[in-house]
Amino acid sequence: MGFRRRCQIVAGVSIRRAMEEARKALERAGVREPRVVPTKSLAFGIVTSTSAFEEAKERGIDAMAYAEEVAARARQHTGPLLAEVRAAQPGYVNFYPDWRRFSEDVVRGVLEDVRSFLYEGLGGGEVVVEHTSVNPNKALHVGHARNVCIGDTVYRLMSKAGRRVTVLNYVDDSGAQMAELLLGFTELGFDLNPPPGMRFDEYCGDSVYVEVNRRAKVDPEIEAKRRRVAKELEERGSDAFKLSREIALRVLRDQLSTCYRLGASYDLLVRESDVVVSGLWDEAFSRLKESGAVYLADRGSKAGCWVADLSGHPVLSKEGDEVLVKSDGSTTYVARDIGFALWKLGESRTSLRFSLWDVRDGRPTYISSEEGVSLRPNSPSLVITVVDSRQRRPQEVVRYALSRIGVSADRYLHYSYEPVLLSKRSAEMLGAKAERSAVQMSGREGIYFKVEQVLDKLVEVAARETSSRRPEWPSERVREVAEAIAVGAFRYGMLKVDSDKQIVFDIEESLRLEGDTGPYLQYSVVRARKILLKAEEAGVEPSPAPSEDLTPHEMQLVREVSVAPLALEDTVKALRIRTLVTQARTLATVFNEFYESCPVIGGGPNAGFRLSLVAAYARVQEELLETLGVPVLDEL
RNA sequence: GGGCCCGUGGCCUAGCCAGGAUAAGGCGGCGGCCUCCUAAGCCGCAGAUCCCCGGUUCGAAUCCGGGCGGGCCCGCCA
Repeated sequence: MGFRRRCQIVAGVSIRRAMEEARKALERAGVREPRVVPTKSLAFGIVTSTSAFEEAKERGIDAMAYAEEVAARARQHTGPLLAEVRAAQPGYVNFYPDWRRFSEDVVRGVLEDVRSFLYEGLGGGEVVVEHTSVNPNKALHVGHARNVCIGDTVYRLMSKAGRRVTVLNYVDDSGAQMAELLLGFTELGFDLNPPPGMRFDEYCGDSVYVEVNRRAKVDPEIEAKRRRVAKELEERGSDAFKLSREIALRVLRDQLSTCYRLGASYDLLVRESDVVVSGLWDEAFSRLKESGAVYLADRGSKAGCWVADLSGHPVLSKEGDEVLVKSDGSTTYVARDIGFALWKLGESRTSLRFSLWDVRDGRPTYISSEEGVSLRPNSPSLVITVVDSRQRRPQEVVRYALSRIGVSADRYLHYSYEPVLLSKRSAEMLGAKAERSAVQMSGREGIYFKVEQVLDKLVEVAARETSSRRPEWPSERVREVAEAIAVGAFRYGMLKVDSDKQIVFDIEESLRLEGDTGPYLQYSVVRARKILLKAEEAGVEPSPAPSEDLTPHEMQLVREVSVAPLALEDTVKALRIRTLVTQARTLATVFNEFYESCPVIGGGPNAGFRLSLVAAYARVQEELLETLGVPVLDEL
């Protein structure tokens, strides 16, 4: 467990307190730089140290004998949470807790204030996170969903940790893809309104866009027309421009309804067509020129272009300099991103204007526009851009350019993740010929699973399960619960795989609701909540203090709850969502094991303690699930 | 050619960054557990050259070097 190593930074309760006790005891026992970590098995106590071993080695003395010595001395110096210190081969010093005191400390800590139990010391500062950023010409597919789930989880995480977070969605409404979509309406005669019952974003992506690309393959004139439309789009007052803005807004509205369904939320929607005319690039450009970071190429393949000088970069220099302004005077994507990065960092004098888009649950969302209030992040300590790993190079170019104009680039973070592929089986269901075990999705070819489509299927499966278990429930209730299960299963599936690993999406597999899935975690909370309810009816009095010695399952659950803050610390500091997922999953497993063997109602002398422990579990797990965006339910 | 990422039982995934005590979980397979707080759960069995070769170390899935295999990036596209 990686996060076991780095713990003593934040003082706090439960495991950290025990670790601190152990550390001090070792120090007083003569260990110079004691390092202490949670054990991975309770057989070795609650915390352990290899410091005595390492020190003995340095001094060339017998390690085990020294560990015994240290353990004997440390035993005199432990605080209230630790009861016993023992040496173990080949030189560990293990600390065993006073389980009754330790458990009480943990349970009280959680029940008093779960937020500070989990997030103490992790707050402060302002964060900007950009995610989603899907071209407004199609409905979201499962690949986009990974971005949304990661980005939204980062937002939730940072907010809970006490940071002020601004969420951005960059809407690229002025690129080639927009021109292609537009062609479908202006040249191929597609109606501006979809057939009845079809969403506009799906209509654009599934019908219009795919058809334009199909036609382009057989009709060479399409390409010429596309170029003409693209050109016309650059003129802000043109009919093409106005139409594209309208279409983009309609698609965006539908896309966002999918994002909302997934639990995401946004503060600012930034349209590229507004960024282009904002003057952000001009400002960045002149600063780049001043600092000598760009030059006008006068020969070679890039003659006539303004190019970023990458010769000073250890890696990028090997791949040639980057074109920022094309020979026709228009900017490249990377150039616009440099300007935008400057704005996100609060380092630009230029602002963007915004007007109200909508208000959801009291939270307003603004969209960039020609008029409205000027907004700009206020020098955030961190700007996170969630975008897949294929953008690593351009993102690095942006960072480098920022550093060249004196903007510290360590505040600018690319949250990279590997893309979502389709399994062979699933790709073939969509009519793709799959030679390999996984294939890339393709908007042009129509090879993708849409988020809505997957969620709807999940709802269907979950509803079937739910109504068979709860035949007495009205269909409305079933539907509501099924929706929460679907979202939980989907988000968990997107988040449980580490970001530097590809996800191979298989539709059959994704409809599973058993095993290592979102519902597994949701179910464990449902069980806990039901116990709380029934125990109260049965008159069980909660008690954070155990009234007799703990059973192994109780210890295991206490231990897992106590360690959750360490997982949170790693998740926040290293932005490793995977750590959080693993912690939530382990916690649920340990709780389920406890559940099987430790009845609360009729649980004997320790019933009151068990009740409080269950409450503590529920509080912690609810927080973790909320952070992951997995809906928490009372029943299912 | 250069750069980045991945490689753990039949399949998928943790653990690797901060090296330690029996390599963890899921799917699939086999066998058990609902008069008892919801069995979307739990228990047991079978199944692993942690891609390979070297090195560092008392100790390597984990660190270093070199290979091999797979993916991605290196556009006057975004």
